[in-house]
Amino acid sequence: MNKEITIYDLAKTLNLSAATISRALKDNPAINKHTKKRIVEKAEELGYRSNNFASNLRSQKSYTIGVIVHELNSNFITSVLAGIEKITTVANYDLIIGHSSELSSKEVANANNLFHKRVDGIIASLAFNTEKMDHFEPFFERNIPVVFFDRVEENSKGTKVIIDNFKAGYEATKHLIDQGCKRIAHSTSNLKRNVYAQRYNGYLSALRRYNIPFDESLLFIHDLKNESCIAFANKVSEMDPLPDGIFATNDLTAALCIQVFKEKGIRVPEDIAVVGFNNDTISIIIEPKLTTVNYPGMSIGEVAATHLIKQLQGTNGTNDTNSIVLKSELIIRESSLKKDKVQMLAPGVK
Amino acid sequence: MNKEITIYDLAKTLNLSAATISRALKDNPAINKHTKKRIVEKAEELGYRSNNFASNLRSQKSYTIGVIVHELNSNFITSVLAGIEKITTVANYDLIIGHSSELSSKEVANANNLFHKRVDGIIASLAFNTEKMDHFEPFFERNIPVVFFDRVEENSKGTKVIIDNFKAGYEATKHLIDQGCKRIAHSTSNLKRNVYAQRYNGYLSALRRYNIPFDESLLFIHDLKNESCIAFANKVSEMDPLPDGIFATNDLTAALCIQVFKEKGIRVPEDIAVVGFNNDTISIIIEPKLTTVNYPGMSIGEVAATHLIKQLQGTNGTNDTNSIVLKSELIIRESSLKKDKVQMLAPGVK
DNA sequence: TTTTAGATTGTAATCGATTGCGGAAAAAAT
DNA sequence: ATTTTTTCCGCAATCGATTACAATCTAAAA
Repeated sequence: MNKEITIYDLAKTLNLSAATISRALKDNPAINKHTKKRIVEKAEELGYRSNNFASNLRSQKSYTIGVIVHELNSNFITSVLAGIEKITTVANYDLIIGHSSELSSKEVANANNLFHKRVDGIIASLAFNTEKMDHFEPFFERNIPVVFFDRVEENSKGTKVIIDNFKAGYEATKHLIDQGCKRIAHSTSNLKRNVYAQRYNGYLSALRRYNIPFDESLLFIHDLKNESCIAFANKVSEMDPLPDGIFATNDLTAALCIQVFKEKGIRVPEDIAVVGFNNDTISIIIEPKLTTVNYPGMSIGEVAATHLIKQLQGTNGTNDTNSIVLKSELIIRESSLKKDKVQMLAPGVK
Repeated sequence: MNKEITIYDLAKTLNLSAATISRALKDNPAINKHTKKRIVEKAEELGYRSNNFASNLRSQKSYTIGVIVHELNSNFITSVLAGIEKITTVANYDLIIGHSSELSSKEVANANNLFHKRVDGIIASLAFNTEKMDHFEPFFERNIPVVFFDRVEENSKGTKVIIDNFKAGYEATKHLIDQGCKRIAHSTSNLKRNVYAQRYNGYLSALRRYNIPFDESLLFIHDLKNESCIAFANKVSEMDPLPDGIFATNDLTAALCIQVFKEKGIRVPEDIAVVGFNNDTISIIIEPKLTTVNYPGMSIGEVAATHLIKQLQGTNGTNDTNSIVLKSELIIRESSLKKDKVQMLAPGVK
């Protein structure tokens, strides 16, 4: 029971050559239907399992795709993974998932490891503080396709699957302005990271459009960790005058703000309206429910994987696609609806 | 640039044999220090990367561990994964993570795939509705170690890393009783699944101990999906008389209950005290903050991985360990503290 | 100086699956 | 009946790393 069955064993038992066995198991048309059946049945009977190592060694392919994400614990990321998986499964590719815990150093280690494992392609979202893209060079050099999503480096090689963060930031801010907000704080992170930079630019642009001067004291940059979010919330709640709106670059920040504000007797949305980003689970757990930007994770994963596999299969004529932009949308909930504007809430929106 | 460097290329360039190259790169003591240095440097220079497929084919090991989880989107699971990763990384094992989306069928597919990939070992938590363990048989047969955690099948082969769910359930219930609750509802899931069964038994046992008769109408079994949780909450809120306490088998159920109750004007904890399970992020986002059972994910992951690797390295004398039980603890927060008992809250507990 | 133990390196087989090329047999065409 | 095609299958090389065994060389021991 311990000995593995190989095609040679099958060959011997069936009085055929290993070549025939191999072809039969790959459903090669050169093999007689009847022979094929005998082989498949015997393989089944003896519990044969093909040896991937041998096969990959020969074919120089791994049929594996590497995925690098910054974290696993968000709705957004798990949706993306689900989307990727959906596509890769039918195409018969396996997945190796690495997460960088937001550390550039771990991202590099992951990339090296995947390279060493000889994945056929990579799907990645950059870590918080990744600046240099050297660790992707080996893939580029060898024409191993790389698709980035969410956190990308705008002018790097590889395809990028993203949303229009500028537009999303603009609309979130505009929504707050529509609610009558005049002093809108923006909580964000490392502005070198495309997503944050673009949302910030959208914020600025909306302010400008509606003639609200940008007040630097209302811009807060931190690392998005729990403590930093809470520190941010505390700082805001001690400002005088208070901001009347907050556009946070993720839902956790927004939710923690709401909590802190409530503890301090600051009303949301009456005193401060709050808008988040991502549409994570907490956005409907927090009270009041959070207005946020829906980030279509599943679609992003599907698109990224589809694109990658097309490249692998060479179905992709010229690989000239640089970036693919998906739609996102503002989801309006109670946290941003100033009471005297409630009638604005579209019917049917909870 | 496209051609991969092999040990033969190195051998030729350095006028040595492939055997020497191979040994040098594995730091074999039989090779002269100076030669070793030359080889390593040349390998670096030419960008050599060893071919895992060839190496694994020869050594019949994959240095890869397969992980099967039911979902990715919970604090608990991601902590476990982090714990596993911490251990496997230093031991130089790679990870392939598969998730079953709570479907037994996908769990089977994952197991087959990992088997086919020839992982050296498996760490798994069973899907919601997994009953038969046949898909793990191939591993057992070949003495490929399998370690289960969280959701396990009590009398299957393989090591199990778990917490004392009975005790946790007992203490959660006892806590509610201590708060003066007499009608304690229990929201749980598939009682064939060990974790739910044991928590339920703990619940029953606590009731019995304090002479509270078990009321079947207070037991609710559902699939833990959002809608089911909300349906449960609605059902409870329409009961007459209301329960005065709820012990939910996960935090999401508890949090959604609190939401529904608040919307209906039922006060938590005054009217109904609520206790969850897992200590997920939402437990501190929800208002009032949720009393829950801390499930030490990181430790569980570490222990499971450590145990597995010991088996792989044969360090594990007799492999007679059947199950390893880790400590869990009740974390008391506002959602269960009846106001007239507030003094019971230990100092320092937020 | 000869022998011998020790240090280094090489030879060649092996791990399984794949595939270009060629050959035998069977079927079809002449 | 002979030639041409098809159909079906086998031979043997190959992918790259590993390792038992042998070979060579050096330095120490006799």
